[in-house]
Amino acid sequence: MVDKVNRMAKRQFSNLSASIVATLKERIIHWQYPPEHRLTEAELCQKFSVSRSPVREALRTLATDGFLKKMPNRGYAVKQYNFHEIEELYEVRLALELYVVECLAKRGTAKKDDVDALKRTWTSLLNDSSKKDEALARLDTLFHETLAHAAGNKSLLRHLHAINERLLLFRMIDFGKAHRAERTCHQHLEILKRIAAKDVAGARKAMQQNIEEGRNNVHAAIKDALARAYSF
Amino acid sequence: MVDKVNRMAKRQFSNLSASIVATLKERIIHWQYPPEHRLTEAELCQKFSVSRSPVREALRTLATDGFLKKMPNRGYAVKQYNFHEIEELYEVRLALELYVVECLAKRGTAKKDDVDALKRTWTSLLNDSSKKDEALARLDTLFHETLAHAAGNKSLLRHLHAINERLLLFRMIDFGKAHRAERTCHQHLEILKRIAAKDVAGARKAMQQNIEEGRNNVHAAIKDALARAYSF
DNA sequence: GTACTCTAGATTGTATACAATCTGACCCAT
DNA sequence: ATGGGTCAGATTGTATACAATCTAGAGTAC
Repeated sequence: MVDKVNRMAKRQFSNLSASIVATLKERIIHWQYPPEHRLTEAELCQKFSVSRSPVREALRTLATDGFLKKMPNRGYAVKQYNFHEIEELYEVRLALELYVVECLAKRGTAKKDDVDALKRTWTSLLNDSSKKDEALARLDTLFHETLAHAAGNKSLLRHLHAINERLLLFRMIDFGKAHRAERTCHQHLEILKRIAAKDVAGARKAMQQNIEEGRNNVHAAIKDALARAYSF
Repeated sequence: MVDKVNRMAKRQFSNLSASIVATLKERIIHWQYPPEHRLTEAELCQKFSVSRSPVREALRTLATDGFLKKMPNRGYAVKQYNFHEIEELYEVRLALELYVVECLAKRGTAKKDDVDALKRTWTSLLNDSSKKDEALARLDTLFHETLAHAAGNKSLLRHLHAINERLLLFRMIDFGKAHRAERTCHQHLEILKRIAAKDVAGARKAMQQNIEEGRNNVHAAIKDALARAYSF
């Protein structure tokens, strides 16, 4: 395992801390660490067979990105998001993305190629039930970030991307629900249609519906999971 | 100077890199370094008489916060924002803050105390021309962040705060313009009034006007400055 | 004069040792 | 039993040495 990580590091990343960040992010997103699991510098040094310098940098990065939380003098822990925090993230998405569709619907769409590609993708997904939750979650993220990119504001895209990284985990839950994939296809196509029709209010409404349905699904799913966990 | 920084470090900050971050941020905001000025680890080690470890951390932090840009193998440089990037920052503000006032205007305002305090502050500022640009810029920032805080979304507030830190410099330019302080007072009071009246559309409009006027002022000021700089 | 190569210096990346600080548990006194 | 004090271990903070890599300029061949 250690060797694998190190080889990957040399090929894909410019330095060790970048590869550690990527590896840990991957593991956290896939729940390979339980929430609140503690990670210390010394422990990770051993696991990755590197010195503390790159590990320190990686932990700091992950903490500022919201994957870990720093506990002064007690190391770092995998951040567990509660109900309220998740809703907050969805709300920030809403704020940013309502603005994005408003921009796109107002001006005639630049980057028409990208938007057309989205239309094709999500039209074809309508009759394709082969995709797994994670694949759908990533495609969904891509849909929303492509729109932001088309709106042309790099700073906004960066903020949105930061949020989406943390939400991938919950998008996967979302797409676990029955018929969610199909509904998402319709909602996404509706958004694109309203943008093309320069219908600002309609585009906003469609986007709001799409995001809030996701939020509600996640909310319900977590509630269920907690109820089951505490029912023993 | 070195001693001063170190003493400050021990009192106010838990570690050296935090104090270096604060010091450099301060200097950058006040234009004590020319834009694109290069900063290297070794140089800062000398200036602050500390080792590379805290300096490295500080530089990384400032780079992710957008105060510095990293130039691979050539050190760091004070980030110079161009027209387009500044407009992007103002746009992200707009997206977030339109959402904030919408929230506040919809529900009856929680945190009424904070909002009332804002009203008092900006009413009294109407007839007070004693404040300097920087003081006004900071009060303006506080106004907008207090609203975000009242809306109750911590994540949104964090994103907004990150943007505002980078914009302080430009807010100072904004308030350099004649009558801008007075106009801002009226605009802020208008926003508060619309929120209190639960007039969602009016509150959004008032906020949009406030932010876009700021953006336009900064835009014009920079254009002038550049024109003067290139007129020789 | 131009383009190419090579090298010295600059710069960051990594490892490691040591210092400072906090935590939590054990022990003792009451 | 309970409260407080003390100490060992855990953990991060800082300094420093060395390695790897890139840059830019000098020098040379054409």
